[in-house]
Amino acid sequence: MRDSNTDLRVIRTKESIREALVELIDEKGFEAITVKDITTRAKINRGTFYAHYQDKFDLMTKCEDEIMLEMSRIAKQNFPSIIAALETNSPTSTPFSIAVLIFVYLNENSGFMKAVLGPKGDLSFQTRLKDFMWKTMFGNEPNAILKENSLLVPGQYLASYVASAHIGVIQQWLDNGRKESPQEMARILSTITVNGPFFAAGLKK
Amino acid sequence: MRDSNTDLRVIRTKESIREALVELIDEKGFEAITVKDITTRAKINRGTFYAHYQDKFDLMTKCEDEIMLEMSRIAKQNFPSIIAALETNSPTSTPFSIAVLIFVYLNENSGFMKAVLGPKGDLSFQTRLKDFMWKTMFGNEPNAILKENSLLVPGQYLASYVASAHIGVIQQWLDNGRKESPQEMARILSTITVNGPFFAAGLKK
DNA sequence: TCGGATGTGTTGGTTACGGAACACTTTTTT
DNA sequence: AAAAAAGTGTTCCGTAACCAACACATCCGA
Repeated sequence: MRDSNTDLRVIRTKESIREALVELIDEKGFEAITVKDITTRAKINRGTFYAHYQDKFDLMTKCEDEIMLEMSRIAKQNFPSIIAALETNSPTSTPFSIAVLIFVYLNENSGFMKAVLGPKGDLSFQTRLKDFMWKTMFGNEPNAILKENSLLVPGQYLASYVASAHIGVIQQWLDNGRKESPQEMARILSTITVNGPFFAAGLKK
Repeated sequence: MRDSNTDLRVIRTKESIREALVELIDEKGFEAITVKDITTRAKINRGTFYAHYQDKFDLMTKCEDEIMLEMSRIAKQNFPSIIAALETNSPTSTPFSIAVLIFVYLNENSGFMKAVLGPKGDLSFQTRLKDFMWKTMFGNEPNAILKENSLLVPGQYLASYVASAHIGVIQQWLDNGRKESPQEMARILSTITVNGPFFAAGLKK
């Protein structure tokens, strides 16, 4: 058996399906979509769909998984956690540079992300994404830095706050047509995150 | 042998190839494109390309043919010639309504048309398109109306003038990002054509 | 409440496409 | 001018995707 993950037919088929999914979520919302809608739009046989996915929920989950896996790969490859980056203050890999990579990735997948985070999207995805960001930023275990900073606010609330805030910024950016570059967005987001919202708004010296 | 023209694989493959062609013409111009470029971009095997086309010139010609065939179908289905429409003054099918259909079609194929009419496109296509418009508008033979109107300007120059002018308007529209609707463009174009440029510009009562 | 229409999964036989390799020709580099 | 690299056009074999058809599940208007 040759590697079916590099077979151009498989790659193109999956791309078509995902594109169709994004378009249809935008048009009628996830709930209203049928498998037939997807295959007609994607111009593939319905049987082919079932060769890859069990049903539309399975498709949704797998698309989400891919997105998060890829984001995770980008983040981990460049630094185990943002907190760790804060510790070392390394010039080559900072929260900023990680954020750039994430935004570049989001930018390339903006169709899917917008559809899935939008009003007609899948609510459960937001939860999963927050979870993912939590782990990416702080690792699976609350680490030392997090504990030190948790005198006023318990660590998990801090993480939730930051993760939700980030998603809010991302949603705003996607809805606004992505006028800022990934670099600019990374700067904005890391400015808020590192210095705090009031500082970033210029209300605090 | 099943009908290979309705096989979804064939349809998707050809679409991918054409999309890739359009992108690459935009990026580097037709001359610089290799077959390998196209197949890589389209995510198909190079062998598959040769199953459908002899080489990149054959591809180009066949894309052009399809566009013109389709435009021709639209025009002829709705009226044998614009001149004939002018004669009858029919309310259901006028030069305007034909032009709307053409612009709707151009709008849907704007990627290809823009690439092919643009500075990096295939020069021979402009000639073919003018030729096509000539025949669409005036038929294969100079007709009575055309002769009547050719006291000051010989008919073939009039036709060339109008065809070239139309292409100019189309290019301008495509380059400008198609801000006007097909309906609006049809109104503009038929206003100029029927009443003359100076009248349309408001310089002539 | 029934019947036609639409969607769901699944199957078996058929075909278009992909991968890999081939001998050549053309371009680019040195 | 020779060597290396990239592109061309073609082939053989395996397989992903195709079509058609199926039994069954919903749904909706007569």
